[in-house]
Amino acid sequence: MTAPAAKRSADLSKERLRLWLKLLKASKAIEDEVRRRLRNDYGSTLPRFDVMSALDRAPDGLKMSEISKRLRVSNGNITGIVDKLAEEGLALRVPIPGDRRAHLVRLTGKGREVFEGHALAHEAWINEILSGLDVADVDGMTRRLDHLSAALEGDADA
Amino acid sequence: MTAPAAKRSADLSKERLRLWLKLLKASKAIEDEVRRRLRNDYGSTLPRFDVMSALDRAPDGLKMSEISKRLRVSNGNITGIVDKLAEEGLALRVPIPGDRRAHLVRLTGKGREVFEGHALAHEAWINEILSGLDVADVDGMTRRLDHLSAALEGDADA
DNA sequence: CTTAAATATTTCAAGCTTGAATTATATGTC
DNA sequence: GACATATAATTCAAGCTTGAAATATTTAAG
Repeated sequence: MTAPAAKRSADLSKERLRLWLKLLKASKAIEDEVRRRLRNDYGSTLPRFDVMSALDRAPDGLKMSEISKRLRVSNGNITGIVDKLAEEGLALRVPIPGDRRAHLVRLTGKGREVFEGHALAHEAWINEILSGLDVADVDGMTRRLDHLSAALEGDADA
Repeated sequence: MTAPAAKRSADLSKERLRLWLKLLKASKAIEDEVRRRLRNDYGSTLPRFDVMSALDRAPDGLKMSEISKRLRVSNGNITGIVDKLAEEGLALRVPIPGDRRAHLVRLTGKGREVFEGHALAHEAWINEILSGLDVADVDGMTRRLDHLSAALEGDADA
């Protein structure tokens, strides 16, 4: 009886594909909405918010390479975004004594202030966008996602 | 007893935020891996795959505006991607009798052939990437996502 | 010290993405 | 028919993103 087993395996493959498409759709819907609000309400963008968020959590500053590692984006990418933030007086590069290759990037006072506002709005937006989910929904979904992430990392290691 | 209720509400807000960050992280990890494989194995990109996928499902062709509506991206975006596909002989624009504003975009024979290969590989990749999830995991996660999507659409309508 | 290898960042070309402005065509109203 | 409005695409500028190549600096080996 190999046929039924083969059939189930093909079915599972299709179901995994459907799951991925649904995950992507939901994620993209939320992300698009956040991008839209950042642009409309603050004339900003998600990448800038992400960089400022990383910097806000590291008061002592981060090296460029640390930012790109945390956000999982390329180095060259971060260069451009930090350039813009620096131009606007939201972040600055400070030299590292003893290593002239690297700099530490920090939020300025103005940068922290601006980010504070964005972060509060961001949490409120997510709370509103996900308002259809109650405590049980959120907990259940979080557990599933933890399981998924564990499976993804397991794959990477294997 | 308003304090406890307020506390729970703030907690729920934080939990929704954490949920969103986890959802985004998992989604981005899978998406990045698919992008990487499309580039390495086929010298292609996700947007091109998405457009070809939409066209493959519509043998009679799609108008530019129909493609952008289905993929939820801007019109101008599709123009560039279809231009590239057309240059490479994978898609073509055919005039619509009676409406000289629009064209129908269709995959060529070569386009269908190429997409066939990409689609098979794509399903296999997802099956591999999600191999840590068994039938119960996939079903459970799918149900949660259906619920989430319903909540998102409910929000949009409300 | 000198060379080689590693590390940190920037620059660059190519492609994706958006929203706004533009062009072209179609449709409805008088 | 003439006009306003709606629809379909394209063009454009600005910004994001990547991977590869180039620069600069540090570290390790000899």
